[in-house]
Amino acid sequence: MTSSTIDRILDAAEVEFATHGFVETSLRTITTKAKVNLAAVNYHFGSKKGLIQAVTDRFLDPLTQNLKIQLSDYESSLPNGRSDEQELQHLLGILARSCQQVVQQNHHSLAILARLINTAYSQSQGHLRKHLTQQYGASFMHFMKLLRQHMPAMTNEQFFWRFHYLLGVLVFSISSSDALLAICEREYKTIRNLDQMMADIIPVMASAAQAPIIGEI
Amino acid sequence: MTSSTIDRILDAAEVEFATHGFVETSLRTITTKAKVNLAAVNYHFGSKKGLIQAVTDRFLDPLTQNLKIQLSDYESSLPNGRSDEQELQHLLGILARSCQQVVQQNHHSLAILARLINTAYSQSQGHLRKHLTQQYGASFMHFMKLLRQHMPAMTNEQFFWRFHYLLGVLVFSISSSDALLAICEREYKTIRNLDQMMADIIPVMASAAQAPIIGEI
DNA sequence: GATAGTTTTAAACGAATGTTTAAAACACTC
DNA sequence: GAGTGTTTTAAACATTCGTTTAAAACTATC
Repeated sequence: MTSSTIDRILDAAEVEFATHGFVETSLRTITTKAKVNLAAVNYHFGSKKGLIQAVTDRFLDPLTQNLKIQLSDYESSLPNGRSDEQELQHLLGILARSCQQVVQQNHHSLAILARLINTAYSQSQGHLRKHLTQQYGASFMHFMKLLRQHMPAMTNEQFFWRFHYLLGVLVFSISSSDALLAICEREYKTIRNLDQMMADIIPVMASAAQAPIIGEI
Repeated sequence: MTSSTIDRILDAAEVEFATHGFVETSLRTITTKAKVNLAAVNYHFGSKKGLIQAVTDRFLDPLTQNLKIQLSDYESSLPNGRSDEQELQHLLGILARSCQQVVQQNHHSLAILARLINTAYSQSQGHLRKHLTQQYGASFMHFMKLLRQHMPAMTNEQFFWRFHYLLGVLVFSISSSDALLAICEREYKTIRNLDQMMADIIPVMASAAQAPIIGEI
């Protein structure tokens, strides 16, 4: 089976990228862990950049697909008896559940996605960010639009900033999840997992979303 | 003046590290921008790792010193007439102001610090994180203790998680500030700066801190 | 102004990286 | 089963990196 090579590369790359970052993982460690030849990456993906893109696309494609369905279900169930606060948390929960479902179904690492977004935004030039927004921006517009409705008092610019503050909670927590879970286990003797973290984060994000606008912006 | 070489290296390294990350910036680009010889880095700082440490120490040393003074002033002014909400925002504002003052006085880049913390937590092994906590953990304990008092209903573990969610807002926003400010200017034709961002973030962090604890943790 | 210690310089080193090459192995069709 | 296109393999390639070296330049002391 020819796709076995491709899949083994993607699986190994995903793990290595998530734990050591994109720049710090070499193609040699990936191909060694995948038990394929070094040249296989360039043969199948063209370049290392192509591999990174393939790894993230393999995650984002089913995620956007899943999110689309869940958001449609959500909208068709409106109006419901939920309060504004409950509805906001439910909406944020949909994003979280979408991620979790895709992770579980395809055995992906959520940390790699968080890390990707992290590095995408940290780069000032932002080639990666542009690729993400161009490729998947439209798919997330629906979610953004629904979230926007829960912050009607804001201007578009205020919503832009607030959204990225919320994104910061998610991205930092998840991309640091390995370290945080390890610290938690060592310090508090309690073994947590990513699902519990997500459930814990959602009300925090909801509160942050509803924070009053009293800054200078 | 011999320190001119050291300072020029630190200045150039700070800018390059902040904009391109630690791994992606080479000593050659740093020494070229600093207009010093390539070997100067290893001569004065021992290694690249030593340079990274020196860059961050140059920021964190005055920051912890500044923070110590401001927190003492804050405590000696207690009790005051402020509400819980106001006091929490004031406390968070102290941290923000400390950062801003150190940045302005020493012409540092706050992005480098945020990026440092970001990479420190993203690495699963976490050598950098251990260095930061060992070197400066005690200095920030005072702040943590005061912040802890505003979340009395939480267990220590709950506070641990909540604190890192708050940290996520700061670290992601600041380390992405270059990209976000550029997008803001392009999309909304408004030129913002880091000070405005900080003022905008504080009430968001305060709300996130006060969010109810209804997760599974 | 000679001397000792410090800093700077140009060059090279060894290791690691992504990529390319060309032959070998394989898979499939007729 | 020969022939054709695809995949895998081992080796080499060209760069780039952090680091080291040894001589040169500089600074300060007596």
